[in-house]
Amino acid sequence: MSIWRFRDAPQYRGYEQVARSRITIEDVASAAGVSRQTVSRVINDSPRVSAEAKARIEQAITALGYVPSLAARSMGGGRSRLLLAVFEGPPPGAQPALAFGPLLLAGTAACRAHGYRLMFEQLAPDQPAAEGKSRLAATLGAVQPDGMILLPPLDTRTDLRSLAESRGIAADSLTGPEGATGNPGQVAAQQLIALGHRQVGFIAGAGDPRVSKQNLAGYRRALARKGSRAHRHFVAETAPDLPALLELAQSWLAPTIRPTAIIAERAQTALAVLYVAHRLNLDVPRDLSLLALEDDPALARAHPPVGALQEPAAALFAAACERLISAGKGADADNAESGLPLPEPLPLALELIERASLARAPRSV
Amino acid sequence: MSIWRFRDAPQYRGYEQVARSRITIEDVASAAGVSRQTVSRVINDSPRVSAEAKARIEQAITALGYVPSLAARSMGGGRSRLLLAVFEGPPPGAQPALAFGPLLLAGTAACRAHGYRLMFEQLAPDQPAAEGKSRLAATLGAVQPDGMILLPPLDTRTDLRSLAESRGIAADSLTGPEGATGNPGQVAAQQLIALGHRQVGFIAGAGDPRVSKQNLAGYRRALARKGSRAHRHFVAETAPDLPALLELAQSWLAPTIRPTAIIAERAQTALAVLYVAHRLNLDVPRDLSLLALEDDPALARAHPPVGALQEPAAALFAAACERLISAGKGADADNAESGLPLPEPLPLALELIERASLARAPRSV
DNA sequence: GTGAAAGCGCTAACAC
DNA sequence: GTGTTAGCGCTTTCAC
Repeated sequence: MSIWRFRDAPQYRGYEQVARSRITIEDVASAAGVSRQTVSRVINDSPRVSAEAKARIEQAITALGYVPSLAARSMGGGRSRLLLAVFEGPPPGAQPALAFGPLLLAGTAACRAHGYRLMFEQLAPDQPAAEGKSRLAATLGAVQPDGMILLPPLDTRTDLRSLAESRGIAADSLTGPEGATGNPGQVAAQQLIALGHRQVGFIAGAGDPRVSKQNLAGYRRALARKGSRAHRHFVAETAPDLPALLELAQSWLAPTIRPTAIIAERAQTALAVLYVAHRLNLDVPRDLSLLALEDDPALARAHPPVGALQEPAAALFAAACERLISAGKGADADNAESGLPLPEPLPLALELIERASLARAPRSV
Repeated sequence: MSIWRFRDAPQYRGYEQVARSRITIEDVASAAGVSRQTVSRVINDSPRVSAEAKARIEQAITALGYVPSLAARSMGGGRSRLLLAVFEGPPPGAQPALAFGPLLLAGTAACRAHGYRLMFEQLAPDQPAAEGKSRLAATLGAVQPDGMILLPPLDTRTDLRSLAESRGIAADSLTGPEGATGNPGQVAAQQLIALGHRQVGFIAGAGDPRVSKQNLAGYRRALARKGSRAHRHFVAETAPDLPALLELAQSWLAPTIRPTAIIAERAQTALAVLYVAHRLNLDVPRDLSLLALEDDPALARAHPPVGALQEPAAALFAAACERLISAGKGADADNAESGLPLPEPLPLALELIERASLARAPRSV
């Protein structure tokens, strides 16, 4: 068999100047005295292998340091074990809406744990939809991922989703097929209302003004529902710089009629408000509750520590990766892990990091 | 030829329920009336193709929407067109030392521009070296990247570097083969010294205390070299919280003998100092220069805008990617782009973002 | 439970 | 300049 000409070659390695490259499935097979197929079954967790054969093969695998090639596996109609995360690059100069660092860490880890790999595709922000679509099409063709994750704000692009699905590639997004995790501004206001607060302030300052706008709308919605109403003087719709912020806080907190709770989009804002409250001899949280819409180590170190609401984007992303991975495994015929712990549908939502800055309102309205 | 049994199949697509999947090089070849090889030459920018053939092929490619499969290309001894970035995951709960977001954006874009793809591999931070090494070995085996980039602090791990090179995988790091880009603390101090400052303050606060320590050492080195010496009262070795910071700035700036320039590791720190300076009727930059060791949009919006020193990690990363890509292309035999613009050796260093907060010292010492 | 054969889509080597 | 051949390392299908 002509194939043996090649498969035998590694044995002659000693005679060659450069070490012949890979350990292949064939090397493992001959070392264990079985066929490639049986080795393949073992590395794919098929149950249809005798215990003895499996043991011999696994031993050979570790002895030889065999690692299956991703490229080869993806060729023969098999899964590519690749996931593609698609995101919209930030407009030049602007802050990215998403913190990609944590996503990268969480996604990479989640994929690796299942033998998968993660790749990222960046779509230009101001590009026409058709262009982004064809670019994605090219990537899907080249990479052939098993699944695709549309990161916000791309998760609303049904054209991209159907593009993938027409090619048999599963598509998902952070929120999952169900819906959203909630509006941070609204959830924050609800939390404070639940604590009895009626005079709740809001200070904007998110990286993306559209996000600020949504948060503000959510905040207003929550207050409106409660019959209470956002006092116009307790809303700062745009991000003040530090001097303006300190002045603003002073003007809110010095009078007798003042907010009993303040929501700050940015952590630094919350800290500055905290500072002013201290200077005014207001006790946090007895006189004033503070809640930030982003977490930051500095919040935990403050006196008292300041609570925060956190979009668990990284966890949502990892969950999306695992959803796609287990979906791909399900497609497999005989798979020992078909009973893989299916991620329950979205236990994740906006996460309240409760810290000492949060307490019941001091008095009823 | 048995092969035609398969290659013809797509033409019968109409009779099938599910669209047969891929457009392959063979489809393009038959559409253009040439052999696979000629198509291959075109998609690999080989000059040895007649203009007419090339035109016909390119037309067929766009008409069919052909995209070469990465997996298939990497199999036949060819390049995988994959780059692997290896980084050390942050210790649980701690802030990552590197901002991975910008790296991801810049690296992905740089790779895509050359038809490459980027993958990330995360090594556990407190893992024994041997374990990280074998994990990396597994990934290199599975992914077969053309190049690997060791992100700091992994760039000092010679074992990882040689592991890759023993497998014929080029290794690189942000700093390039040459050396470091410079110590931010030192460079900042040098910049201010060059402006005539002798009383230069330093306020720590980096995410990683080891980084703070290095910056501080660099700062001290720069001052020592200049014969000047860091005044002990103008150094805050650990990150103060906002109240402490405001107090500190007040205590430094109110007396007659005060720093004429202050280096702040964090942008927020610089802004707080700026606020205090204003309150004390000190003019920035006439009476006080301010320099942050990280940039932030808020610095640009301040009055006056505050200068910053920026490690151009993203740009360095993109440059590293391009170095590896062009190295891989060089290995190719006949390549039209062999004269690819080789990135000149490290034009990149710590970048001073000059803003109005920087000026000459008000008086000589 | 195991193996043989065929094929995935591409490139390298070598002819012509 | 172009075509032919022989693989790359794996999975699939189908026998046994």
